[in-house]
Amino acid sequence: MPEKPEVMTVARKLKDHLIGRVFKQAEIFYDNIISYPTVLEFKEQIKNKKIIDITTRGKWIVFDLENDYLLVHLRMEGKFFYRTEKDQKEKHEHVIFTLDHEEQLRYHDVRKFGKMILISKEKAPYHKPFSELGLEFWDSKLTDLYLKKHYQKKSLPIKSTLLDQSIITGIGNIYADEILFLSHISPLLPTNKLTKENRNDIILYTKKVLNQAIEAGGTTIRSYTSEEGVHGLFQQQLKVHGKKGEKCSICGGIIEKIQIGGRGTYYCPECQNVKLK
DNA sequence: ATACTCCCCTGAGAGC
DNA sequence: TGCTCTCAGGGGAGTA
Repeated sequence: MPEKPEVMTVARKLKDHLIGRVFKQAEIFYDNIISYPTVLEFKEQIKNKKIIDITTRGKWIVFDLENDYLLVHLRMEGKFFYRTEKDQKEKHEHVIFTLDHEEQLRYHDVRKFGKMILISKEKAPYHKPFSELGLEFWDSKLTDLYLKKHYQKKSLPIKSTLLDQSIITGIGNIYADEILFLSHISPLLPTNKLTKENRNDIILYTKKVLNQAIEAGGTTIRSYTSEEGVHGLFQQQLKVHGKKGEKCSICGGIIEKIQIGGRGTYYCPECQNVKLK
């Protein structure tokens, strides 16, 4: 379940190896991975595209191919592996890119939730996902006023709103819990009830948590490990996520797990108190 | 416009 | 041991 820090780690590793390389061809073994354009067009248009740079936007990995972008969303379990043409195809490899020098970049995804898009740079800003992504967490436009504008008409629990990629992009289920814990805000608090102080805490701790996670190389949790070196250490620094029944490190209360918007949510009911008055 | 629900998919773990 | 059931989860689509 890669969030921004994990996506950045993966992108950096890919960049180290792939700058200047060329996609000779792509083979698609599970069509639903390709969300735009059609599978046939995708295969045709990727041919002989040179990789200029690899960056991220939200949780998307962005391959800069001169006049086009190849966008990849790993969702929960997407991974890349390097192989050669001689290696046998493994069960969960759904897209195989053949590079120059007979090398291959293979996309592996047990749950088949990942998505790829190949789009011209000209169209990209007006097309999903770019057209609907909010601010990166380091953007200087991320201010109390910005959040106020997006929060004031929302009655959803703040936990759900933090996962809304059209406001702040890159926060996922794990870091949302950590950010709310450090901000002493109940995940159940309706978004439009947040105070100015609450919003500023969210900005502060979003930056803090994501920056620390990036330094640690991301979080390795559940099945999300990759032999290409994404074995993040941030899980050692998690304070609430996955800690059901354990003692809160601040007040000694017991961490609870509840469901919010269908997502498992961990919090300390003692120090993340709902303040409705 | 916001806010619901359903769906995609598979493997791990629980329960019998 | 081996079967069946439930759950996890990012985000898009459809509906109220």
